[in-house]
Amino acid sequence: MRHEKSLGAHVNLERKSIAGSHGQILAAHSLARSAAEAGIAASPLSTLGVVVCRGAGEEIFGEGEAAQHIYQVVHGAVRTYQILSDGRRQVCEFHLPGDFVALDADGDYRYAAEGMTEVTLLAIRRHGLTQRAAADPALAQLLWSTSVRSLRQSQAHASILARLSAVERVAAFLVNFAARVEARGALDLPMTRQDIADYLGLTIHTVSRSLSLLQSRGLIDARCSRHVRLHQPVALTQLCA
Amino acid sequence: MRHEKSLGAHVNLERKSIAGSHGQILAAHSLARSAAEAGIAASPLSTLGVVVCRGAGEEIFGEGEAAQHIYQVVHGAVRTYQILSDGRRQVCEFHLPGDFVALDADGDYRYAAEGMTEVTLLAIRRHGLTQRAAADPALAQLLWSTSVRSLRQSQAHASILARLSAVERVAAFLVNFAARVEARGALDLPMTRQDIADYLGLTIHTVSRSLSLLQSRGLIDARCSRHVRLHQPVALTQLCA
DNA sequence: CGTCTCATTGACACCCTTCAAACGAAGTGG
DNA sequence: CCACTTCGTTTGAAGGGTGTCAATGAGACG
Repeated sequence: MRHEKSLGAHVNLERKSIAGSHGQILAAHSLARSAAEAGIAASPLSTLGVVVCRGAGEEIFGEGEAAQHIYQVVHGAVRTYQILSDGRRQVCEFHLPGDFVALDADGDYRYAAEGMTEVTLLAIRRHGLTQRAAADPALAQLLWSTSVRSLRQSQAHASILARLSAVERVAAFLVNFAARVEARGALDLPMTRQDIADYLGLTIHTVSRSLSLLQSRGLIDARCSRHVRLHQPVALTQLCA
Repeated sequence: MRHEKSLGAHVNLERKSIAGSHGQILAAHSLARSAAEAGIAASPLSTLGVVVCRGAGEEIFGEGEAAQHIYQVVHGAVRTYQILSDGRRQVCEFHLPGDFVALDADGDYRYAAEGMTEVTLLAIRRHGLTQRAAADPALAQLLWSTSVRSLRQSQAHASILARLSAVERVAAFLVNFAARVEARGALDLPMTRQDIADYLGLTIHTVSRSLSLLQSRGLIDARCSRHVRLHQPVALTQLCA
């Protein structure tokens, strides 16, 4: 029934010779400086975490590993994904600066995470976080409201997957991503067409065709594959309402 | 996983005693007695809520309404759904006894809820809940972990919608629902084919055809539309792994 | 028996996947 | 400087799965 040909997964582990601190966990006291520089000193979590860096395509954690940390993206972009039994990849979510990764972890990670660009993260010990939340209602409520935001994002994702056509899914993705990076006109996409396809439940071919169609209608300009300009955001939004 | 799964028999008694109160919110002091009789006094939420009853197909709350309450299903089954711009319905989730409804509410309800059967719920004031959570870390953590469970359910839903064929989606639905009601063999479905279709992003026709196909393969027995028997649960699970 | 609702089944059209090929950019080596 | 490779992307052609349209079947109820 399922043709095993199109493996969405492109496991690229060849990104080597990453300069300096990439891939290393820095000491907590060095975080203080980094966090301040990154403008996240105000976060109630910054004192619980350590800064880690990963290169583009480098794994942050693997599916099934013991979930010792949750992460907050500081710089760059992260994708979380699962590899299905037939070898295909399902991208669960794209994570941008400020977003949490694996906040829902419980025991083992249920998906893998890797950088789409060079990425800086705050790695927070899950055990310490729950302990602190048990004594700090404000923190516990922050964790609750953050999880609820993830839940709403996931529900919106499910609704898109359930009901929209390919062109509408791509439009929805563009509109949603533009809103998240707070960019009205020009978008710099950290993800490949394959990432988008695996996120939207489509093939790379259909994503490409849909973008071409949107461009032919004058709704977008996607001449550079990683740079998309939204010409008619209102019309795009109406497409996927 | 399931909360208060042992209260079924008690709640049956309770339903009789308040049978004349369908559609009405009972006074809080009457709840105290009702909750105690129903055996849910141990819940940290029971003292915050009042019992409400709704008939099959009756609205619990509407999309866009001010979200004053969150709910916990005591008895019966609830569907939450959105009506899309083209008039189609997207079922967000089916809620069974113990499940919370609209725990993610923030301002206005983002979806509507109605009973699929006659249903008894605990209606908990959102304002009071958040106030209490601010002073009670254990409650805040309960809310967090409950939201995380909903998040995982939603992510699994999205994964099904993104990657599985019609037959696989139906199989996944049956397996998942069987696990939730802890029934290995025979399932009593509270939902119609249309509900299933709107949950799985399919049409009622495709759902019906898929069930017929599963039956022709000997995996299930679906002669009564609301009563399905899973003959080969392992094979069903493998279908949608 | 008639009506209503829900469910099943068939025929056909269409959208998306699959298979296949080609393009462009970046990197490598001759 | 130019072949040649590699990777990501785009595009074309054909096939299959699911939606649409239509008709029929099955219970529930008056």
